[in-house]
Amino acid sequence: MRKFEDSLPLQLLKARDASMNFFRPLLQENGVTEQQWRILRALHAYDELETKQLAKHCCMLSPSLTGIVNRLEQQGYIQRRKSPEDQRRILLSLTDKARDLFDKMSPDVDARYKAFIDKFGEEKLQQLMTLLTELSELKP
Amino acid sequence: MRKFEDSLPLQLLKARDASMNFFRPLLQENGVTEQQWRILRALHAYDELETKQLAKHCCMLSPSLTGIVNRLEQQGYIQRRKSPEDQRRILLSLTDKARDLFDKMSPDVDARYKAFIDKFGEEKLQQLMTLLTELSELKP
DNA sequence: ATAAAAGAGATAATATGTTAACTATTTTTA
DNA sequence: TAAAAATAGTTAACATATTATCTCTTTTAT
Repeated sequence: MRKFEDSLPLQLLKARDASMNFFRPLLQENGVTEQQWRILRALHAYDELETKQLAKHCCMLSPSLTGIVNRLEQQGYIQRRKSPEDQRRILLSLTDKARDLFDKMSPDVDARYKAFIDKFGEEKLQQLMTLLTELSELKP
Repeated sequence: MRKFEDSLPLQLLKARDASMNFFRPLLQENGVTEQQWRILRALHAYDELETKQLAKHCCMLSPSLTGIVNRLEQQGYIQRRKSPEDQRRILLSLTDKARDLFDKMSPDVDARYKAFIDKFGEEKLQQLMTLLTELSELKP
């Protein structure tokens, strides 16, 4: 069997952890978790989404999302309404409070992303993203 | 701000999920979780490790590891002893039962890894691993 | 030598991940 | 059209992640 350190899933985990080290402090300063921030970003990008669509974009499962969305709603960052066409579906969107938080954090996010690229290299990031996209579409 | 889908941490998450899809069924068949398997692999590679070292190798935090190790010990896969030199340290190692499980699963792991490489490409995997290693060593 | 600091591991509290089962709707099918 | 199947979302039960705090032991500093 492949050496422990040569495990691709492990290296992906480590790499993600290392990349998040650039942003974690900012998220903590603003009192949002990684997952909450992912959801806020997705809703900012798509305006309004059903629970299932949101889960897919954020790469998380419905049961996880239920709890996170509940907490975000309690904190006043998310609003929900029932779909008029299909009573099963729930449509989620950001509140003004969430948009304010987003606008406040955006410049800092950009700055940290720039700091990351300065250290890692623009071309290498492009190569990496290309490989990751290919890998993400791979099915067993 | 960067487009939602262009987020590197998100792409790393998706890629890890996609790569794990190749191995998840095997882990489930054998009744071990991803994290448990990571720990078993690390202990198999290093024979005996302190809690803190094990956590570092597995890229997880001590409190998570405490619970996982407890469950693995209850299932008879791990044994612990106190370090003779330093009474604070605990040394962890695999039981024979764990080695048996390991030997039983190894061929299947290899086969699935091969199936993965056949689809993704050997060179691309090498490129990806190199980039991930560099990224993992990056500090903010 | 002794009090303070540092270190290893565990515990507690809360958030999230994962699978199975459940409810409420909608769609299919017989 | 009525029953079966499928779908969206939630709930339950358990495993793991994260941060803070705690205990115990070792090391440092005075």
